Amino acid sequence: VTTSPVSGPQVAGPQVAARARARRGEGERLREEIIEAVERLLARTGDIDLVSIRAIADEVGVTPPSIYRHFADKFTLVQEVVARHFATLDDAIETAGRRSDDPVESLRLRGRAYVDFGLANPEHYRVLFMCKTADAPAFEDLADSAGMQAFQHLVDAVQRGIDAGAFPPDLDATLGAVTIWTALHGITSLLISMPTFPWPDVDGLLDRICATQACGLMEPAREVRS
Amino acid sequence: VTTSPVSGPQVAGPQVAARARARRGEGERLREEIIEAVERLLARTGDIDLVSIRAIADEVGVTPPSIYRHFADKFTLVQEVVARHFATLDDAIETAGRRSDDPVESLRLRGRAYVDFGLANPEHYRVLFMCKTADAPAFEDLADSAGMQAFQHLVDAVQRGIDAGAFPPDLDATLGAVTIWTALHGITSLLISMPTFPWPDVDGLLDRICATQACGLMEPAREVRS
DNA sequence: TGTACATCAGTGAACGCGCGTTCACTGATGTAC
DNA sequence: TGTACATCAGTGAACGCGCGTTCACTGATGTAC
Repeated sequence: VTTSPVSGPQVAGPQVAARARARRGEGERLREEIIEAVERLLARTGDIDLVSIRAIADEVGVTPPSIYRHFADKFTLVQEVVARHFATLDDAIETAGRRSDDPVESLRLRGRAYVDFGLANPEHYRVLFMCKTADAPAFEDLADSAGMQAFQHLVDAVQRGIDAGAFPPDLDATLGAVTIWTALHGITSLLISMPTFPWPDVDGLLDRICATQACGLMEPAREVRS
Repeated sequence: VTTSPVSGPQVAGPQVAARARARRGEGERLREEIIEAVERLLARTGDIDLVSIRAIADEVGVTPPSIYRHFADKFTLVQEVVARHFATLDDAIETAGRRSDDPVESLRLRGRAYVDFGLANPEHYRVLFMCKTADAPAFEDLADSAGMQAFQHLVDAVQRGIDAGAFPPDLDATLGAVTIWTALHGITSLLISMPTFPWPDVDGLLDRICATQACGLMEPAREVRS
């Protein structure tokens, strides 16, 4: 066993392998690493409150001030992470929806994908849909934000059902999409925030919810009761 | 204008009128005042994070350590507030539900009362249904907690519909109740956490959600698709 | 090929803040004699 | 009726902590001459 000729300090910091410093012109690399670190921290701790600037810096293997080189403040950083999550969720849903040509079945597949995303990434889901606007301003800024794009895809899917004759022609696609979204969000968010509730079998419950929604969409528009 | 003969310090603290100290044996009065202060703070600030021990003490007109005379820690205090909120919500729903003898209409009234409670007390609703278990352990402890009692009332209401022949006899009342609850929670919580989303008219949306749920409940049980 | 220098990635130390909680205390209130 | 004293409600000051953020800096990297 030979001893290393150059012996640096052997005391391990919070990150065992010190991060190699980026070379000139590659400073943007850290920006990417920071975002990835936030995602990892969220997934590992399952708690947005534990994702502090200091924790992020530790995870990357860097000191806190470095983060301000790439993001104006914590808010801006979270905002970017949120936008990426929306894109990921949208991708998952669209991919699932394309697995069937039948518009009703396609909607069901989308619903499953939505719920599955939430249950697989509960804290990500929390940040997207359950946080205060101050924490994560999902739909705040632009009408064509990542979140609105994902929602528009759902409206389109409902509209395809109407066009194909699966749903009544006088159904408002937006209203139908909102109804579906709220139903899916209801089960997803409650499963996340109330894990100790004696839930029935989740698959059976999801089937019932999908059936209920399909039933509601197919019904002709009713007189509104006063 | 006469000057007060006894001139105490005229510097106003955070609470203008200093709270009168409880007399011997009436120490429990502060306990009640603390809980009321938490409710007021929640309603006023709309943010559980601003409800700190210090803020509560200020609101009551007392110093922080006084609170520990009546509650072991902050967790215990929040727990008691949560239990009361559940009781209030349960009351509101039951009162509304009794306004009709028709089991379906009674369920609709219950649904409206649930949503109305959430929209009228968004931060209270947040604490009950949208917080992390660590923050507010709603169903944690007892099977017959305040939250479970309220849920059982919903199951009973669905069961009355089955008994009256309004819903299929093979409908599982618990499954039906969970489906309704998740649907109502979906719209309530999204309206709370995403206020900037371009929501359609809330009354119309609620009517559609209620109609969808009624439709789903009335459907005979289906074969479960694989 | 060698050297002075501007650039740029990242650091170390500190700021002020609000948090939950603890501790030894004060002083009014009621009671026993 | 008067006084010493135990009780009890509430206080003042402080603890250690983690937070977001700022500031002046260091030292490696590439470039110009």
